[in-house]
Parts: sequence; C-alpha cells; structure tokens
Amino acid sequence: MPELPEVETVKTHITPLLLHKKILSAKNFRPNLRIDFPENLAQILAGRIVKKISRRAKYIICYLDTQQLLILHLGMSGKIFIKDKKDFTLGKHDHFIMELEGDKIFIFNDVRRFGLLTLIKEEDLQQHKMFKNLGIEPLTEEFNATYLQEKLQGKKQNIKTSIMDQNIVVGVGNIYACEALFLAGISPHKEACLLKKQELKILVEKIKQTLAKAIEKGGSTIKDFQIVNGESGYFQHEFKVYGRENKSCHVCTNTIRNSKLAGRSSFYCAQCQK
DNA sequence: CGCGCTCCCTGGCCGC
DNA sequence: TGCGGCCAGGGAGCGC
Repeated sequence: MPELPEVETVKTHITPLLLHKKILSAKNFRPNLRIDFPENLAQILAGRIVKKISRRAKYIICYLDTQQLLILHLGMSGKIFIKDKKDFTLGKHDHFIMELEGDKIFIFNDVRRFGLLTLIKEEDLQQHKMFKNLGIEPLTEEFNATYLQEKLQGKKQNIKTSIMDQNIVVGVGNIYACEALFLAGISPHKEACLLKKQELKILVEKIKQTLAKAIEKGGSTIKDFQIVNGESGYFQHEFKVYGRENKSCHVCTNTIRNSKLAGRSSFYCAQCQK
C-alpha cells in the first residue's frame, strides 16, 4: 500500500492519538513480521509514553520515554487502525496491538507480512542498518538536480529503478515513480546517467509535485480513524499512467504500455516519454 | 561493485 | 463453483 505520501498521512493521523499518551499494554500475536519482534516487546512497551512521532523514508518512528524507538514499516500491505476499545475485536492479520490511554486500541494489521515492527535504541538511530544508508528526503531543498546528477553519474541502470532506489532518494515507490516520469516526459527505460541536468531538474520538480499533491489529498480525504491506512486516499488519485495499460494516454491518445523493470510493472507512454 | 533476479506472504481477480 | 496462474504499492540478499 504505502509510498511516502501514504506513510506521511498515516503518521499525521495517528499522531494525535499517540503523542504524549501512555501505552497501557501491548500484545503481539505472532513472533515476527519481516524481522523477529524483540524479546519482551510487550513488557517493554507497557507503561511507556510516546514523546514524539516522526517519519524517515517509509518508516514511522515513535520516540518513547526510555530513549527507545518503536519503528514501524508498513511494507506492501500494512495498515494501522485505531479503534475505540469497546468496539475492538481481534481481526484477521492483526499482528500487534497496543492499548492506549483514552480507551483507544492501536492495531498493526498486515496481510502479506512484509511490514516490520521493532524497537531500537534512540542513540543507534543514525547508525542502524535500516537507516544508515538511506538517501535524502524528496521534499527537502537538498533534493535537487545537482544532487541527483551526482548520484546518477555513471549509472547504467534505468532511471525508474534509480529514483526508486532508497539509497538515493527515499519514499518514491512504483506508482509515483511511474507518474513522475510521465509528467517529466522521461522514459522509464532511459539510462540514468544519460539524463541532462535540465531533464533532471524537471524530474525532481515532478517528483516533489506528485508526492506533495498526494500528501495533500491523503490528508484531506481521511476523516475517520477507522481508516487510518492511507488507502482511502490512495486510489482516489487519477493516475495518468499507473494501472492504465492498453488505455489511451490523456495527452496524446497513444496506448499506455507496461513493461517490467527490475521486476516491477512500469507504465508509460512511448509518445510522451523519451 | 553494480545491477538484475528472486524471494518473503496472502489474497483478489481472471480465464478456463 | 473451483482451481491454477498471475498480480500486487517494499526491500533484503544473492549471484553474475
């Protein structure tokens, strides 16, 4: 489900329910998601207060009052639900829950279990293997054509796979990579190192624009905490190319194509994207 | 070393 | 209605 905008939306919506609140109890219903849960996870969390919540790449980071961090990653299909305690019954694929001050239940649900939930020490954040090699955030000044050009120097890889590389720029997943490349008029197949600075400038702009718009939309569409998963906002987007194989391009009426790049579906218009 | 491929897992959908 | 095959928004790890 989530690329950066969805994760950001989830973060925004869970923040008021978690921030400065005490975790009364926690419980996990399987020993692991993508990685093993820490031993005594439930005991460690019980009684903790959430001091701060932030996002880095597609990770949500909850700062606890013990200098520990609860790290969440939604993978492909992860969802967070916040329900009133009185309405709660354990659902299928609910892997982890926390009972919160204020009679709320926080639920981590993940069908495909590519998600991740773990605890690390606050002081280890920068050096942790999950974080230490991450590229820069796309919605910052540092993400610009100069930076991207430097990173793509000598890269024979196609441009689409490159902008999805979390070690270069974080948060751009398959959908927004397709969409941003379409808006920039750049073929997903193009060798990354061949792009000129002016093209990269446009690409950077379109990535930022695509993500920012999606965040705005996600933020405005989710009103109900029953659906704290970003999904309701997600498919409301009118994608220009994503999922539109064999349909006609909105700009030139050519047929949208889909080919695999690094194993991922890549939708594009061969007429509009060179 | 850079890059592409495969795999992790479940469920939905499509065609037969 | 049932079943097999294919697909899915992420990311790690392996081998060439």
